[in-house]
Amino acid sequence: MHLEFRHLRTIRAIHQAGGLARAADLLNMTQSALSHQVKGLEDQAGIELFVRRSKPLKLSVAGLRMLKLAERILPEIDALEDDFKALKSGKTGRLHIAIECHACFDWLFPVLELFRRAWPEVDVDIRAGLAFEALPALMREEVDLVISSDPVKVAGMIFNPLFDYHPMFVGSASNPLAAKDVIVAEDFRDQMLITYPVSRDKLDVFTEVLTPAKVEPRGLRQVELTAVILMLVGSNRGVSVLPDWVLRDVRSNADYVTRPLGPGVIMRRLYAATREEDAMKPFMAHFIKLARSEPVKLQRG
Amino acid sequence: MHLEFRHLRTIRAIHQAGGLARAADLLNMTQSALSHQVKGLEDQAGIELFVRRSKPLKLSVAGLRMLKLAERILPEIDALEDDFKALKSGKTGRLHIAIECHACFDWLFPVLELFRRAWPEVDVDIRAGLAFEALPALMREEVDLVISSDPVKVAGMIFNPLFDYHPMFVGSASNPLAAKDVIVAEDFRDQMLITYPVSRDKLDVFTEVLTPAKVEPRGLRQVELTAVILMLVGSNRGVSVLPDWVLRDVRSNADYVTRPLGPGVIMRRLYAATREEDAMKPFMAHFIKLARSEPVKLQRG
DNA sequence: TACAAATGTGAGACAAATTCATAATTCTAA
DNA sequence: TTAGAATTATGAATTTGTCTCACATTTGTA
Repeated sequence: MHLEFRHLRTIRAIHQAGGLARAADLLNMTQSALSHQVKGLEDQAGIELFVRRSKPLKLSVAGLRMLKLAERILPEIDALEDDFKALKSGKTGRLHIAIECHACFDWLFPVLELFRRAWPEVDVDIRAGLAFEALPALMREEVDLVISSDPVKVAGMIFNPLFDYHPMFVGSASNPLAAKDVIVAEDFRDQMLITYPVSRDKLDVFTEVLTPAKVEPRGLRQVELTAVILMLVGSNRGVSVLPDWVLRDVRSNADYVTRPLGPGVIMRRLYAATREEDAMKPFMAHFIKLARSEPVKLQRG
Repeated sequence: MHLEFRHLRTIRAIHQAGGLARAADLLNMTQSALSHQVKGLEDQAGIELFVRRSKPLKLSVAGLRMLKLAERILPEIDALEDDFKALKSGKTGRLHIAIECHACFDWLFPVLELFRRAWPEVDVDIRAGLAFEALPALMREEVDLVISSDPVKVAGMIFNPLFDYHPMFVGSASNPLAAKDVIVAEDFRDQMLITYPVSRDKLDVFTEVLTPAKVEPRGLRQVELTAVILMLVGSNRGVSVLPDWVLRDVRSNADYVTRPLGPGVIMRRLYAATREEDAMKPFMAHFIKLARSEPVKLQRG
């Protein structure tokens, strides 16, 4: 059966208008065209859709069944078009975020929570799983925004700066390093270093401190959760380097010491990478604005 | 936006097959045709439905929205076709009944109840309102079956005999006519006659007794409900003539007397009129079978 | 970089839907 | 009952749109 939307519209129009001729007007076509169409449809369906004994054409049982379908389906088409309009105007869309920095969960959640309230129609998600190759995923539209601290010049991609942070040393108060004011590469030589389970070029300790100084720590341990890292550090099972915003709560805790890395001041900048086309979408701009201001507020308390 | 079912099928196939070329196979068309179609669809929608940066073509956000629609709508089309097949094979359908004889409610309800259980898919209804012109309504497919006791030879219409019945006189036990064994036309001259509110040619008392004898009763009263007629008769406010099956309960009631009409035995036959095309439909045949046997059983108790 | 795999494009063939003109019904009211 | 109005049906010509074929272009991969 070769059904088309045209046929559903026809059925509905004939029912509404109470006849074929009037329906033709509704649909902006000639009465003849409708007559042909109805005939063709009935031939296809192999069943009479109309009662022809009476003069203003009337729906048969089968026709009524089809009318029901039409009345269920046609509004859905209109809804689709509305959705597309909303998509085009940027009122709605998708914001799937990939994070390269594991610790970003901490400020991202509150930001997303705020965002969700302002843009309930936007489909938000965080994809931690494919943290490895986030930028290609962004290009393929598998995600829509990547949080990264390594801006790359790629055509079609924009890196919007968010905020700066300091990678900070954190250790147990009973650790000998607690005596120092600034921690340098050499200090790690005798330490067990705890990091997130990602490659070295994604870890500030290595890119900013250890790799340039060609220093290798005594041992390495990879742990997924920030809370667990802090627990291990607290019981002096190792030391770690974490962004300052993560250490907000730890600073006022006597079990821990936090120290800047040295010798010079080390500062890093986070970026939100988006596709060029998306960058000007209203909801995207709003998200970036929130991601700029909210984490700073959080850090202040 | 000029959406067609074809497009929904395409979207679904491309998603399933994970690419345009494979989808073309699924749909039995060339890859080229699909490419043209997708381009046309995107032009119409004014929005990208696919991500083209990656090579096996992939759905975009808008495309996913459309996929959802496709997955909701396409099964409904299949369901429609199934329904049409069932309609054609007569498993389902409509059985709207018009009754010319008012008292037929009494046996029709139990029959319909039985029928409904056997053919739950058939849409049943009784139309009492248009009792006047039932046969034309049957021709126009406004109803599908007419209960009548006046068979007429009309092309395209079949009168299936159901069962015979006797119109019976019913009066109060305190009515003088209770003394007679058989009631004849003359006996009505002094009586208030209670009938259903329909024309005389649809009432057995008139067609079979009074009109041939040119007798007019003392008075006439039209009442809609059988129970009310019996109530009035019971309190001797009038007499009536009803089919024997209606008087089943009354016979054993000392307040009433029931008598045959005379002088000869008067017998009438009920028919179920259907359109020729419908007569052989399984559910129709079944209904007629029930309407033949069940009322007889009911009458026996 | 070269080769394979996938998608895009243009022209012509073909099918299907529409229109125009007109015929054939059915309805309605005198 | 019948004329005239209203409604639907039909045939031929035209238009519209979709498909295929052949080839170009792009993207992925070893």
